[in-house]
Amino acid sequence: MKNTTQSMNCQRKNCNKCQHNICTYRVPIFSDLEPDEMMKIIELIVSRKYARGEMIVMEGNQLEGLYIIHSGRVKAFRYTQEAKEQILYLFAEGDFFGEKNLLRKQPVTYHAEALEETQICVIPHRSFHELLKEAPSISYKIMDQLCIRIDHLETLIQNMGTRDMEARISAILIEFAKKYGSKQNDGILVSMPLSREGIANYIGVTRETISRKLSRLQDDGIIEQVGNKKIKIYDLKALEQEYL
Amino acid sequence: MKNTTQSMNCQRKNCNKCQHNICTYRVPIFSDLEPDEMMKIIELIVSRKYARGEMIVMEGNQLEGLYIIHSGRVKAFRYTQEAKEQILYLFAEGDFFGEKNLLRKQPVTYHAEALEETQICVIPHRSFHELLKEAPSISYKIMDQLCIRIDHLETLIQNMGTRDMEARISAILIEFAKKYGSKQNDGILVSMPLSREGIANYIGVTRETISRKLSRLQDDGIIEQVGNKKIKIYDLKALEQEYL
DNA sequence: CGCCTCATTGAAGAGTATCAAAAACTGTGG
DNA sequence: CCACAGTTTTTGATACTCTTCAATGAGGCG
Repeated sequence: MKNTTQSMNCQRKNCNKCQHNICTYRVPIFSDLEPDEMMKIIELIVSRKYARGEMIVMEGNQLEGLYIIHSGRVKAFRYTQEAKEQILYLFAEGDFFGEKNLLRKQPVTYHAEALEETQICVIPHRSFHELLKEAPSISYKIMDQLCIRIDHLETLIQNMGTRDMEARISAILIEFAKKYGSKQNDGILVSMPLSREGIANYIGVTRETISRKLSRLQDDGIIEQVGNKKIKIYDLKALEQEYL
Repeated sequence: MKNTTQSMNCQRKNCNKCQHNICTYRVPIFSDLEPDEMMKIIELIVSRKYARGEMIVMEGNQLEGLYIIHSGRVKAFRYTQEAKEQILYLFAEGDFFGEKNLLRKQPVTYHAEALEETQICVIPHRSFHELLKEAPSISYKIMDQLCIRIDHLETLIQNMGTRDMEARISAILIEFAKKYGSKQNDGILVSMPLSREGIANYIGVTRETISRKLSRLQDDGIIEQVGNKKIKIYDLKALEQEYL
């Protein structure tokens, strides 16, 4: 009950207070839409809120629509045979999931968990299909996004296929530096989206190995671990050479 | 020169001799098209032939169109940091690649090599985009195929994330059994699409490890290696248990 | 049938996983 | 602002598995 009212508040609030900050404006898929088309979508959106650590969808779920991240961060993962978490994607604002449900009536193929407080906008199936008919350009956008996702997965596989652990960790650090880093005069400060264990589950090793390798990079003066949630990269070139 | 005439012969031959066996009829993307639409496509197709071991496209290539496999098998791979091959996909009849070029003007992100004599049909970019306008249902089909590809990559990552090598090899054998296996009274005979080294490059280990593990599975009476190109699976359930 | 490629097998070595314990961090409450 | 408790991370020692290198063996194609 409480959630429902909260959701409606959220929706209203967005519409009135900051039109240019609502889900649809942030989502690449809808970036080409005319304002009136955009408004139609906004009408259809249902919003939900998840706390850090809360599961958003589970593998096998039949979703009622497309889930779009309005704010927050989400990890998507599967379990390996040994019941270890294998992270597949890190989703952020503007990313979506549940597209397989939408396009081929398939349940989601991974678990999705909020890494921090996260707000999700849901566009119901039927609404979305009507939208597709009216604005076919959206289908191009979706294909685009699917290709980006494929790119990501291919690169992840390439990374997991390299034996040299230093290179694998360097690759992750570079990826995070690009996405979550801010330049400072003496280096790049990266606000890490994942814990050490999370990183481990992303590249398929144990957390201890991550610890050891990061300490080594720190000893070499290439990075500095600032608490548990930030890493400062002093020598990006050295990382890239490790990576090459 | 020789190649060109050969290509044209191929194209003609298909049109005349076996209309229902031409590329377009085998390709899921085009399965919903009307005969006249199909004919339009056929006009546009250019066909090419590749020998076993020949490179079809290289990473970074700007392709002139969508490459559809008319017959044969193709492996798509990237190189890891250590210059090891990491196989991403095994393509067969009806599969396509070059979609990133088509949809987002990106060069191909992997190398593709013919595993056996392979015939490729190329649909030029412009033709394809015209086709998309006339038959928008194709865009659904493409999204569908992209989702299938994403599924495959996600599963591959999940597999590469499992530490237990037996489980990883079992998973591959089961995959191959489904795709390339034929039932016999005492088991499933699988005609392997990859050499031992190929399997190794698919799951990210060395060929020696594959050899040892397969020998072990053979000693246990679960499989039998029939020459280098076939494997007979006696006990699929045992494999699946290994896998679980 | 023979050559060349691919696959197997062995022994040594490198590296990560594992288990256990200590240390550091985070954020909550006084 | 500090102390505390729970969680996360680090560090150490050991065991195990895969890789590596090298040599032998088998397979398949002309």
